[in-house]
Amino acid sequence: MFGSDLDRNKMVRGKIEIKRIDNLTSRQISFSKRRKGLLKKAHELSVLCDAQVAAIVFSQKGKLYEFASSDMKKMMEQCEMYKNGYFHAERLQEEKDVQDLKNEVTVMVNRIELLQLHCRKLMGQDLGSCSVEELNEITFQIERSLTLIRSRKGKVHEDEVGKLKSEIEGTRELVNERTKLHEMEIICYPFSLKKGHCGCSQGA
Amino acid sequence: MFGSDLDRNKMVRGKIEIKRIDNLTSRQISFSKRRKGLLKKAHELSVLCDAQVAAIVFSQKGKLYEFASSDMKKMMEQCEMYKNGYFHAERLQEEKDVQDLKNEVTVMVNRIELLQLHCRKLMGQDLGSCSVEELNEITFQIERSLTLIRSRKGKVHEDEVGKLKSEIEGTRELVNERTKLHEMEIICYPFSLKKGHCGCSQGA
DNA sequence: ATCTATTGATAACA
DNA sequence: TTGTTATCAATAGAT
Repeated sequence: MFGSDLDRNKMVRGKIEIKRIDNLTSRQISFSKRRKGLLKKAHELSVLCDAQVAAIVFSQKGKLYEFASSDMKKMMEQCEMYKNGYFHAERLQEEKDVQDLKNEVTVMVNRIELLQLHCRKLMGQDLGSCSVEELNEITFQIERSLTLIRSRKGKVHEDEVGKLKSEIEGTRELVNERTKLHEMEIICYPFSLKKGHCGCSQGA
Repeated sequence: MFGSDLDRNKMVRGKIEIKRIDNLTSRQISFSKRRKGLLKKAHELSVLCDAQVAAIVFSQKGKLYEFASSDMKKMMEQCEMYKNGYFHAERLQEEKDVQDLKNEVTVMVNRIELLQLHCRKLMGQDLGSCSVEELNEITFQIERSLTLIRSRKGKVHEDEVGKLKSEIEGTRELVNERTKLHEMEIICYPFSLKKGHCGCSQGA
């Protein structure tokens, strides 16, 4: 009788199988108790044995419970700080580089606008904003340009003429040569069958 | 006697104070046993209560012992992957942005060079590379500029002249007004003490 | 939450 | 180190 009761008791109370508790309430109660126990054990281990211990528990609802020995906490914080510091420095440098590039672009945009304005003025556009002095300056500049360009054109023409002349000279020499050869031909072969050469220029 | 023995036993065996164990051997033994216990409890909690549990223990020598429920492991891995992916994507985007900026700068440098060349040619410089056609074109452009600028100068002069004329007109009217007033004064006050008005212009 | 029977963990010892 | 045992601690089930 007693044994039987004890056995029944033992089945009902105490020992359990390690598998998911189906009953929600029982599971929640167990979770609460065992969670507390786990964190306590973690703490005891860290103190008694002077070890670094961390225990992290998420409930099914997503709530966080944790323990971390002070060393572990410090370690984690240092790790975070190191990571953050690293990324931060890298990030700053990158941002600086990008800013530099943007500044460069701005400077260039300004430069382009100035150059465009200059060009347009040289081309007789956008003169509305020019003072009389500026107009005179531009006129002076353009007149000088005209002189320079005309001089350059003259040079180019001269060169061209020179080239043509030397070409003509070359041609003339060639013609002379041919003429000479022709004459020689006539002299050497006076009775050739060629037409239009009836001795009218033999005297050369 | 028994009570005393029991008490002594209780003091020696079983219950302990939660503080660092001084004896190295005892501490190491305790560490081994309790560590095992903690990881077991972590496992049991995760299975029984279907929770996400992790426990991490470093020995004093720096050796790592850990437990993580499969969900926790998955979670951590996902977190790592997510972080890596995130940073990776961010990084790629940043690199793309920087490259875009650099391309923009290159384009602008080219644009500036072209504009500079154009300006210089309009100013009669660097003409060495120009063909005759180009020289003619520039000449045409510059002559047109000259016409435009002269026209503009003419307009400005006209405006100025107009302004001066209207000023002079205004002044003349003022003078006339004064003259009239003056005459009226003389008419109204013929015997005033003013000098130089001896009635010689009374007839107007 | 509190109680308590029982299992589980572990300190001291071998 | 591993195992044993006496004892304490944790906790399942009940209230």
